[in-house]
Amino acid sequence: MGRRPAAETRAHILDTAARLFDAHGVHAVGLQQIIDEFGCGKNLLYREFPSKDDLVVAYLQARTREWEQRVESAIRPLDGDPGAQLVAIVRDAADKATVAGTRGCPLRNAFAEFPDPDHPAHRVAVDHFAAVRARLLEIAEQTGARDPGPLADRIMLIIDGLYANGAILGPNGAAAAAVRFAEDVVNAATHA
Amino acid sequence: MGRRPAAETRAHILDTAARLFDAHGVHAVGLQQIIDEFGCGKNLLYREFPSKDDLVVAYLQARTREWEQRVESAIRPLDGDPGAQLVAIVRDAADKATVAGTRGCPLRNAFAEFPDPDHPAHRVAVDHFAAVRARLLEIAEQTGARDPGPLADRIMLIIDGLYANGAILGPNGAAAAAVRFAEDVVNAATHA
DNA sequence: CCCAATTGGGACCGATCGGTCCGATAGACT
DNA sequence: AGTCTATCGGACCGATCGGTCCCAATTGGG
Repeated sequence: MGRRPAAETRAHILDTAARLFDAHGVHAVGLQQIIDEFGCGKNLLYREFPSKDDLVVAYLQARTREWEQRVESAIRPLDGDPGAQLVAIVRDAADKATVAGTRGCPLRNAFAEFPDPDHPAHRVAVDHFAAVRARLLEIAEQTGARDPGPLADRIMLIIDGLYANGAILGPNGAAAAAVRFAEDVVNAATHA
Repeated sequence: MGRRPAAETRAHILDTAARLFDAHGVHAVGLQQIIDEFGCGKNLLYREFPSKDDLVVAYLQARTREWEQRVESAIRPLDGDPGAQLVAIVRDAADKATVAGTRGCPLRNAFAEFPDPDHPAHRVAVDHFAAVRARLLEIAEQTGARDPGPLADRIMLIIDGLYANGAILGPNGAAAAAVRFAEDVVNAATHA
């Protein structure tokens, strides 16, 4: 058989796997399924990712990076207005978390699918949430709110609730109230 | 071997299984492990629960009932003060969701562990969240708030965020802000 | 044009797990 | 005491899955 443009092979495999993991969960997707979907031999996949765990970790790290990029893209136009930035982050999450068929935050799902705290996938998930919280705190501090800690935590609760609820009850569930909620939270914290 | 007090056998098996499921996740716990822990033969377990799915569904239904009972117990002393009732529900959830080693809401975890929408465990989880939302709406309506729908949804976002975040970041995570958050939300909605 | 490197595809292996079945044993009841 | 019944415990089966290995085919380079 022919050759592949090797440079992009790894990324393409990861894309395929990520799509399947998002749609059906990590445990529910077998390596054979990824191979069939991608149309390669087993050799190729195992060359790029020596084990399924490696693939899963790469998938989760990609989703973490994606989250960070989405956040930074969402807040960049609002530089200088940290309150609006917090709302924008919630809005972005709301858009993403209520798409039909979404299963919620991949990192949070990985936390549930890999209960062993020593599993690398579990660790990636934990690290992700710690990082998100730290980032929200940075922004909250810029608002000049008297108590930026609780402000950041409130926004984070909304986001986490958004993903949990949006995946289950969809756009007409509790997630529908999230953006307006975040606006009120930011206003209350900054105009007090 | 002897006989067991047959009437309670089913409940005891379910207790044992539920404890293991909570601690390690459904997929991570094998039936053999439940049997070993309970100290019975395979026959007995399969007589009470013909398949693992039956056991899992019974486990989740028990957790749903448990949630309902906890809610009703928490709000009964506050009859006539629906605003305080909403806060009490959040407080109860906060206590439960931040216990060390907790893996979060069992229903939400089941949603992640059983991605197939047709799986009975998945359905139990979806039904649970719809029921919780409906109950919160009932209470929110009694507050006399101008807009009880968003109030209920805001409380639900806090609760869902609480479970998601509490399991991962623990009692010092964003969950720490939840009760105070709920109080402010209720106050803002009812004094407007 | 030919060689070599790469790859697709499948056979294969071992482990795990859900589920079935059966023999052995221990209590309960008469 | 003896029988009957429920239970224990394990052998066993089939399916699935992660992972290894190998062969044949194809394509790019010399």
